[in-house]
Amino acid sequence: MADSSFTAPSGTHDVLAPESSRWGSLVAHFAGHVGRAGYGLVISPMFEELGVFHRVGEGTDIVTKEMYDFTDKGGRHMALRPEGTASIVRAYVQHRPVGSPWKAWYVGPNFRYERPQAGRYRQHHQLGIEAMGADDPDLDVEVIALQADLYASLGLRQVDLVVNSMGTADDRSSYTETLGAWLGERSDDLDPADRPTVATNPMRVLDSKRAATRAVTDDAPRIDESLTTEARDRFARVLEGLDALGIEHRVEPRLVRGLDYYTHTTFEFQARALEGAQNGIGGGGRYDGLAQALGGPSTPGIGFGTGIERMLLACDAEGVFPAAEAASSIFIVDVVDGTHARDLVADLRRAGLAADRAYGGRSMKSQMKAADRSGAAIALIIGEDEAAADEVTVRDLRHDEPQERIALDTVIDHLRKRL
RNA sequence: GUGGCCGUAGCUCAGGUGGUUAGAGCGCCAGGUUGUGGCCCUGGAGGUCGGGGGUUCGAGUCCCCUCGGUCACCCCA
Repeated sequence: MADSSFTAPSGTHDVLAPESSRWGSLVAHFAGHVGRAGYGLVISPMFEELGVFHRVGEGTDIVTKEMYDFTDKGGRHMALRPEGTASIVRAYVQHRPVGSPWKAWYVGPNFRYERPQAGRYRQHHQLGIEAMGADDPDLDVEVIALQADLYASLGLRQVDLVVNSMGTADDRSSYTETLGAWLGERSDDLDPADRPTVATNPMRVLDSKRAATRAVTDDAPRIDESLTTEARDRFARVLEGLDALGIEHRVEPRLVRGLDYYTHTTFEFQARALEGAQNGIGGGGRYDGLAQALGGPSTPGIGFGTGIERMLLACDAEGVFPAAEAASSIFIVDVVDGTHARDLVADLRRAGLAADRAYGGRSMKSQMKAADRSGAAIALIIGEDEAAADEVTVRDLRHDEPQERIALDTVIDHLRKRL
């Protein structure tokens, strides 16, 4: 692009109508879906003190390499939020809302400084829910079921669910230690690019796609072998619940999610219809230690997040959830002087009808063309004859029916009967 | 952050080995039909060929730099 013109920043996108109407529909659909399950909207800031994010994911790329952080004019070190959960939990800790659990949903942008590619953006948008204050495994089942049913209700069929359990925070740290030691002994066999990760975040190595590393990690100790009996029983109860609800899933002990705060249940949904690497359309898990890490009381919590862009990409790939047509139903053509259109369009809109008109005093042919393109069902035509008689000509744009002339003051009643 | 590919009208793209005023389709505007859309026909508007530098008598075309897009890696929604 030329230096003299501006474009949206790299990795960001303008969403115009009609595509934007899909976003609106999706958010409204989501609000109804989780609203019926008791989740209420929470609106939280798009930026927080850096520490909110830093404290919850010190070993993750999302907070170590990819944050948009800045110092504000007051000298505070802030960051645009790279993920949704930390802000919600921070809000929970701050306000201590009632409810056991407290159920919240959110929608909004997340920011990550990464190299953009298909399905990956520097600003992307997520819908999600969080439920805090209950550690009942049935709540894990509810959250996963809500997410699975969300995709199904959009029409998505080619979606796989993988689940895993990280156990308690103790389970997780002892496993991390075991795995780190085990990998450390085999460091030379790993792909060189993965070797530094053994020290910083051993579990991430399990997620590597590199062949050499995979060959090693295929035989690595598994997390499910490190779980306490209680954690194992708990996970079994979750899996039993998924079975009972008919939610297909695959247990994947190597599933490692991008954030470090997860305990017990973690899960991820993958769209088979999306080619390439960016097929994760959403995921989540339990984070029983997060509230405490943010300075609050020890509080269990679980939630999921799902990417709007990736959901819509998956919908495109499967040919479901199309954009709704946002056509006005009535289009006014005034070839006299425009004042009739000016007044009539306002009257119709005040009466709650969807009405639009042509501008600029163009020819009848041109205005009729505009009426056609607008997708309106009915054109109201006002020429010299109609104006003189205080009438309008009603023309059906979708059916071949004779047009009729009616009195101006009966137009609204007439249209209400027809539409 | 690393690598591949690509930047010509609002959009999708043509423009052999450098050669007169840079083209098409779609879209837009108008006319054909002086009161009627869709189909058809005709015309018009719209481009510093991403930007800068270089080679050359001459660069959309060749070279260098740069910016942007895209795809993949890393990572993730």
